[in-house]
Amino acid sequence: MDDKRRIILDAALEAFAERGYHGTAVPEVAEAAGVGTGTLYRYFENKEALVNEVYRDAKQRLRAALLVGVPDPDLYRLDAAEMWFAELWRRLGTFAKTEPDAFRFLEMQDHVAYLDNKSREVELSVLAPLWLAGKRLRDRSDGPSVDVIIALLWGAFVGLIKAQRLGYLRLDDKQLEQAGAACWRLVAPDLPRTRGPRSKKS
Amino acid sequence: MDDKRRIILDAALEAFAERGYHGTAVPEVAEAAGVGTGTLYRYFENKEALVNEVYRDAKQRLRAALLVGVPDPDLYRLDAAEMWFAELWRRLGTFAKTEPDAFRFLEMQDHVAYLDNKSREVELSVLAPLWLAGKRLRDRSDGPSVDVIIALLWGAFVGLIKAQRLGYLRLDDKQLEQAGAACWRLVAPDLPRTRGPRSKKS
DNA sequence: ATTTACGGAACGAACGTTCATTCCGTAATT
DNA sequence: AATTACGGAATGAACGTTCGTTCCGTAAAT
Repeated sequence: MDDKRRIILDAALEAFAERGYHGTAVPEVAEAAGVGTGTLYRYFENKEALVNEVYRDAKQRLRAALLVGVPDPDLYRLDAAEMWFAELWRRLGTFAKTEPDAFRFLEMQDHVAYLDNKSREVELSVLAPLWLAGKRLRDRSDGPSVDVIIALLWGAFVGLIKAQRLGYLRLDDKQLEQAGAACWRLVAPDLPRTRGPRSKKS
Repeated sequence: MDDKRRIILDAALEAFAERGYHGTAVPEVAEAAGVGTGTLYRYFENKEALVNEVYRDAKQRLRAALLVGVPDPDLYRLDAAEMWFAELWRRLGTFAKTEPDAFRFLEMQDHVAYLDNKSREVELSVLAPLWLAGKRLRDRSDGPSVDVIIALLWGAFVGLIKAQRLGYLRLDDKQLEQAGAACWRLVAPDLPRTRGPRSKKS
C-alpha cells in the first residue's frame, strides 16, 4: 500500500486548511488518516517536510487545474484575451469549489516561514506562466504594471472565496461569472486595442 | 502604569502578525513587551482573551483610519463616488503602510476559530458602513451584487499588499493610486449614471 | 524626620499538559 | 526465516498557566 502516503497527504491538507500549521498536531493528522503516528513518520521525515509536501501537492494541482490545455492568449485580439481570462476565472472557480481545502490552505495561510526552496520553486512555476501571458497582453499599456494587475486579480478572487466561506455572501455560477467580468474591466481598458501588430515599444 | 497594557498589546500584535496565534508563545510576547510572564496574566485572562483584544484593537484602528470624517458618497454623481472611493483607497494604503502589523494580522490570519462574539461585532462595525454606502451607490445596477463587489475590492487590496510584502512587487504612491483607479473600473461601469438609465455591457 | 507596616504590581521558577518525535513489540510480507 | 511495515506507548522539549516570592511607593506610627 503506497497510497498510504496519499491518504496522509489528504488528511494533512484538511487539517492544515482548517487549523493551520501550528494549530495542527501530528498525531491528529495520523488519526484522521487512520494510521499510527509512527507510520506517518515512515513516510515523512518530520512535520515541516509534511507541510511542504502538502503545499507542493496542492499547488501543483492548482497549476494543473489552471494551466493544462490553456493556450496562450492572442496578443492582438481583445475579445480573445477576454475569453482567455474568462476561462482562467472559470477554472479558478472550479478549483476552489472542487478542492476547497487545497484552495484555502494555499491562500489563507502565511507559509513563508516554513516553506523550503523546492516549494518556492513550485510556487513560481504557477505564477510565471500567468505573469508571462499578462506581460504579453499588457506590456505596452498605461496603468498599473503586470505585477500589480496580477496581484489585484488574484487577491480579488481569493477575497471572493474567503467572503463566501465566512458567510458574507453566497455564490452561484452566474454571480461568479459576473464577478469575473467585473474583474476583466480591471484589466481591459488599458489594453492596446485590436488593430493588428504594433511597432515595438519605444 | 496603565500603558503596560498598551505595550503588551503592541508586542502581541507584532508577534501574532509575524508568526500567527498558534505559532506565538505567551512568554515570547511577555519578553518582547519587557514584562514578566506573570505580569501579562495580570492584564489578560489568558492567551485567547489576549488575541481577541489585539484583534479588536487593530480592527478599531482600521475602522478609524478608514471611516472617521469620511462623508457618505453622493448617490447621483459618478465623479463624486469615484472621489469617495479614491479617498477610501488612499486611507487603506496609509493604514497598510503605517500599521503594517495590524493590517497583516487582520487579513493574513484565519481568525474565526478563536474570535469571540464581541470581536465579531467589531468586525461587522467596520464592514457595515461600507456595505451601506455601496448599497446606496449600486443598488439598482446590473452586475455583481454589493457583497461581491466589496469582497473583490477588499481582496484586491489585500492581495496587493500581500504581494508587496512577499517581494513580488514594489509599490510607490503612484502605483498604489493607479491600482485604485483600476479597481474603480471594477465598480463604475455598472453604476447608474448621472442621467438616464444604467449603462449596460453587451 | 525616620522608621515601620502595608498592599498591589511584578517576576520567573515550577506545574501539569500537549506537542513532535522515537522506540520497540507485533503483524505482514517476502 | 528474514525483512519490512505498522501502531501506539514512551520520551523529552515546549507550551500555557499558576503561584510563592520580591519589589516598591505610600501611609501610619514613632
